[in-house]
Amino acid sequence: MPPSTDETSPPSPDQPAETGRPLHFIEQIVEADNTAGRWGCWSPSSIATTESCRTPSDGEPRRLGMPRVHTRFPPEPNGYLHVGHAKSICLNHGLARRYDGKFNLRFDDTNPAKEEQEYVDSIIRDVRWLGAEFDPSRGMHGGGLYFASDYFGHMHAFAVELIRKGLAYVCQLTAEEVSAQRGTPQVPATSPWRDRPVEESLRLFDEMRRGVHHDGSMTLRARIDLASPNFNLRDPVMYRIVRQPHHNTASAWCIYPMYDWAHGLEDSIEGITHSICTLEFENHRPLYDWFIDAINHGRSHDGSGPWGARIHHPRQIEFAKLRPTHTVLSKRNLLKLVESGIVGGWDDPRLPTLSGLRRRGYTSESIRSLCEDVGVTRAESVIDLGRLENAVRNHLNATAPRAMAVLRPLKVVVENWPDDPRSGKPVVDHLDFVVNPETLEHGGSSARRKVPFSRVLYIERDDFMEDPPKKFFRLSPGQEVRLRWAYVIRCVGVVKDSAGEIVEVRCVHDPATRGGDIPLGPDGKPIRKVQGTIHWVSAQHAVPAEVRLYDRLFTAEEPGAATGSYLDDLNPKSIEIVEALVDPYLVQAARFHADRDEGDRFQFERLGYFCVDRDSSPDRLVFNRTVTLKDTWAKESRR
RNA sequence: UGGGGAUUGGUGUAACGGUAGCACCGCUGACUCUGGAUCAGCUAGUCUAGGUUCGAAUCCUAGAUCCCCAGCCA
Repeated sequence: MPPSTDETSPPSPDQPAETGRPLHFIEQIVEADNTAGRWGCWSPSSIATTESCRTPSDGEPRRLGMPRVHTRFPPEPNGYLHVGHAKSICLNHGLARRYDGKFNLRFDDTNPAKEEQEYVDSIIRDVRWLGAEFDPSRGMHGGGLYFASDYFGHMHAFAVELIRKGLAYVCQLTAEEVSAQRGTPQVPATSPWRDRPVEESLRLFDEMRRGVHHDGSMTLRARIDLASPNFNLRDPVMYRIVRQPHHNTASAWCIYPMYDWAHGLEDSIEGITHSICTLEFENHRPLYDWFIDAINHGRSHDGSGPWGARIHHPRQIEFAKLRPTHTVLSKRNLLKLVESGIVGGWDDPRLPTLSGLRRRGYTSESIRSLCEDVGVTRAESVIDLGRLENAVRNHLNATAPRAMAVLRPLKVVVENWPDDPRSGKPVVDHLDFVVNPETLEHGGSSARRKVPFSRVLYIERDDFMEDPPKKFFRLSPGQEVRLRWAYVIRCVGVVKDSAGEIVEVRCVHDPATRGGDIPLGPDGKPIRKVQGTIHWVSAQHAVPAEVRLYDRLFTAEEPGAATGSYLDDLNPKSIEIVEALVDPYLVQAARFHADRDEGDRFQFERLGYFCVDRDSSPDRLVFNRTVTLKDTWAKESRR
């Protein structure tokens, strides 16, 4: 069995580094276990046999002699990972890192009817993207990537052992009959097969394995307690007949273990110390304990005796899952959105899947930061989706280069802009543009770049009003506004089409405000005040780009709460596609990186954060809006 | 009605018998070449009822509300 489970060296007194935050309840449990020496310490052999040296800097010598902390993330490959899984990944991987332990990615692939290689691949990609490193060399003796199906042989041997011990039996009730005889909280279940002779169960179980019986015709059940108030203990099914090929074991098996039978054994085999799962599995814990105890019954510490050595018994800890508002997380609902075509696929940017969030432009840092932020408890809670949005805003504000883009263009002509006397065409001015004001002081040579300006520009339609309300600090007839990093302009007129629609705004600029600075008076103060600053692009230089404006997929906090059907709460405006005009700088700067499955991210000033979509091609940029900037004007104008 | 859990401002989370704190949201104001960011301030909480104690969010008793469990899913 791979990782040693009976190490007896004393616990290290070393405590993990402070993070400034109080320990959450699982960390407290881990530290108490470490102090008590409950799981022993990492030994040279346990390290050598279970992990190769992919990240030598992450230090085996450091782990050596430390109390053993070994966690895992155990997804079933029957769908894509979502933010809820991210919390579990961050928790499990975070514990392993914090306590110099190990982290396994293990696929719980016990049901060939629902599982596919596509899901395996996507899950590996998403876990890596989140930054939860595991050793990718496959297999029990190679590293941190495991498959439950690798243990089918082990599990089968344990099952035979339980039959021999009189603790399991082959039951020939159909699924319907089992259901009908399940009983009630007060009335026990029944099975006419539970006292069948051991030899007969052994023979039938072998026939099940060899595929001589039809799917559903019989099961292997644990003999526990048909009257237990905990239904999980009413002789649960351990194996069912499923004569289907498996993505990993092909057609080696005709029977497959049930989750409840398999899961605890997987953790035991891998030497997992803390089996962390969500609240709904608390009711199953007595069953997992029973299975391990049943196997250990008659076994000895030193391996002497008929049944061999005792197996490892992990400690299960349950926590409350992450539940964001305005979205759905269950695989059933997600699958329905994908298959019905309501969204474009598992990586649709409106989906809470990790691949959807990645395509939307979310950074893995921001998702990790949210998970750290919401904490770990046993109380069920709902997290406002706004917190996820805040997390990515915070990260991107600090890191994303700025650019200008006009989503709904309105033409502006600067009447007093000079022509070049030689060509007779309008002068082109190249102005300084700050790449990211948050990092200006330590930006070095990349802190500024040039942006072209000329006589004809485009501004945002929303930034002009012919008849503005109070506190509208933008462009309107007779009023001044600053063009970001360029000039102060004043509106001197508008041009309308035959329908009365404004098609052009006429302005004059003040040459003394080049760069956007207001000249200083004799007192050293700016000679006048300009309230508003708006973004713009030069008509001659701007490049067209497709911009996909995403919004929340659902309008209701809890989709389906009102009518019972979550589809009733779909947001009809969850996507809007516009033809925008963007800063020519983006033609060079904006790339999609297929190797990372991520596009470059930018802040389009005053609009929000945007990333390059994988649909972009060399001659056409496509951007996804990750999230808008906070907009207090929008809030103000709604009043 | 059986079993297993949970309950602290609008939201999330600390306080582990000794001053109910932090973050987000909201609201003020300052600052600002992004109505962004930043900074300062304000609002607001221990599910209920009893009890133990000098002292209770914390311990005890009773109740309320919410979540999970009767798949050959995980």
